[in-house]
Amino acid sequence: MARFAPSPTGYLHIGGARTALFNWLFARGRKGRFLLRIEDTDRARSTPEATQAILDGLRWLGLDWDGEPVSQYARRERHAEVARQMLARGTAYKCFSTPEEIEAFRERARAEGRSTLFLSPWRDADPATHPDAPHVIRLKAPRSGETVIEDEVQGRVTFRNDQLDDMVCLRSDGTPTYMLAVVVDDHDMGVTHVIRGDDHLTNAARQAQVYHAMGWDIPVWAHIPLIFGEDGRKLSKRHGAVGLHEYAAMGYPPSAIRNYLCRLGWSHGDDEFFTDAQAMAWFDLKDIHRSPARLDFRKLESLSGRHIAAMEDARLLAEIGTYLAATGAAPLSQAQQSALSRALYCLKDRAKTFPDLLEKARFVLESRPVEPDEAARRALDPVSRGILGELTPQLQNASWTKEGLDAALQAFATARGTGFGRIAGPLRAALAGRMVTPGVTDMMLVLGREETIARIGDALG
RNA sequence: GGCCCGUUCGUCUAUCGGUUAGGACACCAGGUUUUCAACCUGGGAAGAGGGGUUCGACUCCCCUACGGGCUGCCA
Repeated sequence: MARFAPSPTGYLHIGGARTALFNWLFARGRKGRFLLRIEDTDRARSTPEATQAILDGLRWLGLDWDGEPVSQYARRERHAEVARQMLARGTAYKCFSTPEEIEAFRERARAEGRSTLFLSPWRDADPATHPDAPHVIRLKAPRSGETVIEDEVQGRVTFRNDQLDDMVCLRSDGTPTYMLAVVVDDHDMGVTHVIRGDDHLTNAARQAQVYHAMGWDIPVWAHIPLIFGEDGRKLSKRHGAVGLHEYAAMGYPPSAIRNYLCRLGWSHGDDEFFTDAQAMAWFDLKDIHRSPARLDFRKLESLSGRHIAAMEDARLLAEIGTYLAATGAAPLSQAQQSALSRALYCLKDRAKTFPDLLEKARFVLESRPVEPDEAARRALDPVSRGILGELTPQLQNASWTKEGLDAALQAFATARGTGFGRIAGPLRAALAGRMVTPGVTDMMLVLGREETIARIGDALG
């Protein structure tokens, strides 16, 4: 039983997406359950829009979860109940120190170069001396010895208990902190494997103390390194694309993102290009690396091209539709869709992304008269138009098959004593209005004899 | 400051004490060619630095440097 537990304070981050992916692969590969929990205990920063964005992002990535997403905030009564139980068990205590007092303590500690860990004077106070005042509930953490984390990725990590303070479990307003809530929820939800970012590694030690305080079993932990930007710095807004939605808008297929993200910080020998089924079969926590990986768009692009080439036509068409919607572009008409699907065979293995594919598909998406771009205009100089003029009658009689057209074009080139390229260029310009397109005979095949000759006619003006 | 984690080609990585340190992406040169993509051939490219341990270290230990995390009544 694995889970993904994002806090809804923004869009789904590419690093968060990989964490979700690892959990999903791990759970699905072992016939386990994959749960979703929204960590919305910070009311000031959590928004429903962000929750929606995260759900949308996971759906787009193709990561399905079991059951309804759990709201952590909705479980606040349960968290408070556990805090009271800890109080009753003597593993937690009420602390009446005010934020001002604590801040003053830290100020002094910093000035004197001492540890800023706050040691509450209320830890061992007699309840009879408790004032009737606002208070928090703190964990009564062990002061000596050490807390050991057995981590599937990081190995055995040891923390000295005197480096860990008595963290707040229940705030003075009665709401739980993340540290308490995450433990209670993981326990109640039956989460057996916690796979999350290594920014939580130190927290794991504190959380282990809560598990101990309640006498609960500790889950298997796997703290995975963060993803860095191309410059090796930690990912931030200035790196450009950090939100998953931006990758959707750039026209990468979700399968390629899954494949790419999976290979970031995890490997299975020399395998680079693989399916979800293979990833699920191969994925194991022990193969996750301990060092952070950088994003490399070149590699993503290469993988993207291979996934597009390998995709079934129907699926490709559907995903192009999703891509168009993500960018706010107009959807393809019924006619454009069927024309595009006829052309996919000569398009899918030469495109790296959806916009790349769409650009090369212009010849079949545009209707007459096609508007040539600058390069195409240059290719339609008078001499070239003359060639096209001579070619037209040959096309009237050519057999309209791949072989027939190749033969006809070849024969025409030979008869004129020119190279094939001298003919292909102008043809490309006339048929597509672009100079980067699929092969000319493929375009002619897709367009048909009538349309082909009509477009050449348009170009001859 | 304290504690914790990390460091193999430009990038992602293989290696799990004995290898000419392998692969992929990217790059360079050549080939194929009808533009793009693809493809073929070849090439350059790495163990952060310093100490140990060992017959032998990329691999184990220590130190340093650099990067990152935690150190909140944020998550």
